[in-house]
Amino acid sequence: MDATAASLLLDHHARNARDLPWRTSPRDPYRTWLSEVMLQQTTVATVTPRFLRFVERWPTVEALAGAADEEILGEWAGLGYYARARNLIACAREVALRGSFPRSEAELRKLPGLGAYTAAAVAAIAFGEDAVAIDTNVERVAARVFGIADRQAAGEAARGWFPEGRHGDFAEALMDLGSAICRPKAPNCAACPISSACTAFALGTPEAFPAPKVKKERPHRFGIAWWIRRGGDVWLVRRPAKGLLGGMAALPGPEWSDQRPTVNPVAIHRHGFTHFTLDLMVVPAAEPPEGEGWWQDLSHLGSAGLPTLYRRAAQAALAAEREPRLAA
DNA sequence: AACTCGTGGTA
DNA sequence: TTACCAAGAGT
Repeated sequence: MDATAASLLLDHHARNARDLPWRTSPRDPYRTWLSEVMLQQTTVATVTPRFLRFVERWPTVEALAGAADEEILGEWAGLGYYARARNLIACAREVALRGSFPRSEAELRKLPGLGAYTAAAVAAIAFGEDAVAIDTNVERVAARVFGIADRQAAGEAARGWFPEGRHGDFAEALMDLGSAICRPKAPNCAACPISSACTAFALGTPEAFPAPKVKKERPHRFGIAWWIRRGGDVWLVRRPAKGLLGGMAALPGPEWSDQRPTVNPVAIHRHGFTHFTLDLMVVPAAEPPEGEGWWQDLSHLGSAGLPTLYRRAAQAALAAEREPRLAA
C-alpha cells in the first residue's frame, strides 16, 4: 500500500471509527493500557462491559494499585488468560510507585504484561510516539495486501505503511478494518477502501491469506471437584498463584490427570481449554479438606470470582441437586 | 522456538 | 457438534 492508499484508509477510519469506551479525547494512558491488556486475544464485544466495570470501580491506576489482589482477580473472572490479571496488578503497582506511566515504547516494554504489541500500541495511541503496533489484524490485512502467506513476514512488511506522526490512528484504522471488513472469514472486499491496492483481492482469493495456522491435537484430561455443602453455602478454595487459573477461586480438588478417575459424580462438566479438554467430575463430600478456604453463599455465587470452568461446574451441581434424575 | 495459558462467538 | 480464532505475553 502506498501513501495514497494509507490516506484512503485513514479517511475511511475518520468516518467509520467505532465508538469504544477507551477511545476518550484526549486519550487516557490508564484506559489505553487497561483496554489493550484486556483485548489481548479477547474480542471487543467481550471486553467492553468488563472494561466499563473496571474503570467504574477503579477510575485511576492509583485506585487499581490500591485494590486487593482478590478483588481484581474476581473482577477479571471469566475473561480468561489470568496471567494478564496478575501482570495487570503488578504493573499498576509499579506505575503507581513511579508516579505515572512511562511515555516511551522502550520503557513501557519493561512493564509486566506489556509485550511487543501492547507497548507499541500504548506508546502510539496514548502518547503519540511513532511506535509500530503489529497485531493479528495488521498481519492478516498485510498478508492479503501483499499476497504473502506467512503471517509474521506480512506483519514485518507492513511496518513501512505507518505514516509519520499518525502511528496510533493508523494502527486503529488497520484494526478496525481487520475486524469489520478484512475479516478472517467472508471479508467484505466491496466495502474495503484499499481493495484497489490488494493483491489477494486482485487474485480473487482473499481468504487464502494468510496461511491457516497448524492445528495441534487437543488431549483429554480429567479432574475431580469436591462439592461440599453446608446450609446455603459451598466450600471454595484459591488455586496456587501460578499456572492454569492461577490465583483464582475454585472448587477444591486434586490435580487433574490423564486418566478418568473412578468416582460417583453428581455432575460431569466438560470444558474446552486452548490445549486440552477437561472432564470435571463434581463429587459430593461431607467435610472441607485440610487447608485454606471459605464458605461461599450460593445465592451470591455469581460474585464469588469463579472462572467459567468452576462457575459452570457449580451450576451443573446445583441443577443436579434440583433434578437428580437429569444429572450428568 | 515451541509451549502454556481461557473463553465466547460464529459458521 | 466440531473447528476456528480473537487488539499476545511469558517462559
